[in-house]
Amino acid sequence: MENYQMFFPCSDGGGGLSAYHHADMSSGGASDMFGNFQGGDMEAVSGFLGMKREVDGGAVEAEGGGKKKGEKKVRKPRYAFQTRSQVDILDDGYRWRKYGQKAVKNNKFPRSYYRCTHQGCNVKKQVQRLTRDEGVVVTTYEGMHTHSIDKPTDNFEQILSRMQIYSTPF
DNA sequence: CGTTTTTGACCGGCGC
DNA sequence: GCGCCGGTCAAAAACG
Repeated sequence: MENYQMFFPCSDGGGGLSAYHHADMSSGGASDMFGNFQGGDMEAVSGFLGMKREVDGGAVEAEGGGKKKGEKKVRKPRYAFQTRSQVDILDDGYRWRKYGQKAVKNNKFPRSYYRCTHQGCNVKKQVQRLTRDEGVVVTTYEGMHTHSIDKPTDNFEQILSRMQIYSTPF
């Protein structure tokens, strides 16, 4: 369960990961932030292009109920992964249901919005492909899973291995 | 038959 | 106050 979540190298200074601060993605900043990434040469890492962590307070929005007073804006932790892959569908072991697809400025490819089909698990995920490199796919996870993986077998290592396989175009 | 994907419309926020 | 932008919902179709 949790070990899976822990799996994501979200540790501070995890190594090679850049922490990114974003004020508000509503103002079309999302595109900019991705653009910022592709602007530089970060292809140094094979497989994992990089990951950014965006945390404000670290308080996850609790859907059960209780609104916090005094909390202006609750920012959910978001984890963005950039991976070299020709396929958009990077199966991390969870079941996702696509609930939307929108085209993004600065990107000729549309962004897909997915949601965890598990009850009570409102984890969201969005997949976007860079215009510059179609081989680069950005997967952004929002929230944390409160349940175990639906897949019977598949250790994270297995998935990792698969990712590496995918990320070996040449 | 159940579930998921697809696509357009709708909504809220922000800018002007 | 209106228009734009981005995100989500919802109905029908597609798929197993």
